[in-house]
Amino acid sequence: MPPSSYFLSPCLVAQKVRESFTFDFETPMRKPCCDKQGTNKGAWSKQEDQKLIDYIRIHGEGCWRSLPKAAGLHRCGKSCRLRWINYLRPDIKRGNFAQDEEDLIIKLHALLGNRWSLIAGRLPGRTDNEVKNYWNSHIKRKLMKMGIDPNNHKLNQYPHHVGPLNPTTTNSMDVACKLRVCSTDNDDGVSDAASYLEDETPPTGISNLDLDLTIAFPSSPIKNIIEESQQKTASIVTNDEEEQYTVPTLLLFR
DNA sequence: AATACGGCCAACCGCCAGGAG
DNA sequence: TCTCCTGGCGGTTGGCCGTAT
Repeated sequence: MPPSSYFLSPCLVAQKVRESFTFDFETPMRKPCCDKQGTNKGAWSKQEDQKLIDYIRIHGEGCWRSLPKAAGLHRCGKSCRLRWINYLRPDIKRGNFAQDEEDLIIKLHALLGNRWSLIAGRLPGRTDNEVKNYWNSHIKRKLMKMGIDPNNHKLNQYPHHVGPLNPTTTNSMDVACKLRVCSTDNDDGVSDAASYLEDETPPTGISNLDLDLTIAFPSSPIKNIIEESQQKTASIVTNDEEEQYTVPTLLLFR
């Protein structure tokens, strides 16, 4: 199957024409971010790492395009940036994710979707790439096993190992409800979705949730996004004839 | 011991947004 | 206002490694 870039929308064609007068449909759509000839690809060697570290230690981050030449690296600027951000930065936390980190990722993903950089921004020392990989390799599977659709955080009708749920119960478990389940104050945090599934008893009073909708975010951009997300969720929920309840709020940060 | 398979993760690719000129 | 350049982002790939057969 040809890459999707072979199917060009009119505006992309226009862009392509601007970019290159030698455009034809056999060549890749875009100019590479840098001159690929003479640049290394693949895994970084220790020497390359050291050069990058040394350079950034002296000159600081930024000017990624000119950095490789200045640092004596045969890499493209993007590659240098990625290597630094995802691996070489001194404040990077390596190793397994703690349970609370995992819980936080799930909660944030429920609110933000695949905005990995924003999610990673809430996890000190973690990179977006790391969070994304962890989500795809661990959490996604875990949620699926629990019968939760990792894309929308809703319960599937027939979870893999728990057995079929009462359809009415399942329908009532929309995003907001699950967020409530996930945001209970006990130590298990999000994992409580599992315990909820296991006892097959929906939390009583779902239709009458009385929860305070406040989220404490230290930085404003993410706050705006969360607020947006909440408004959307609220409108969805209140449009549901059967589910007229107040949208609960995650108290993510205290 | 050899091969197949699956998971993990670093790295790449291409698109997009924003700033500069 | 338009165009170009750059950095940032999310999706995807490919290689390595451990485990199963």
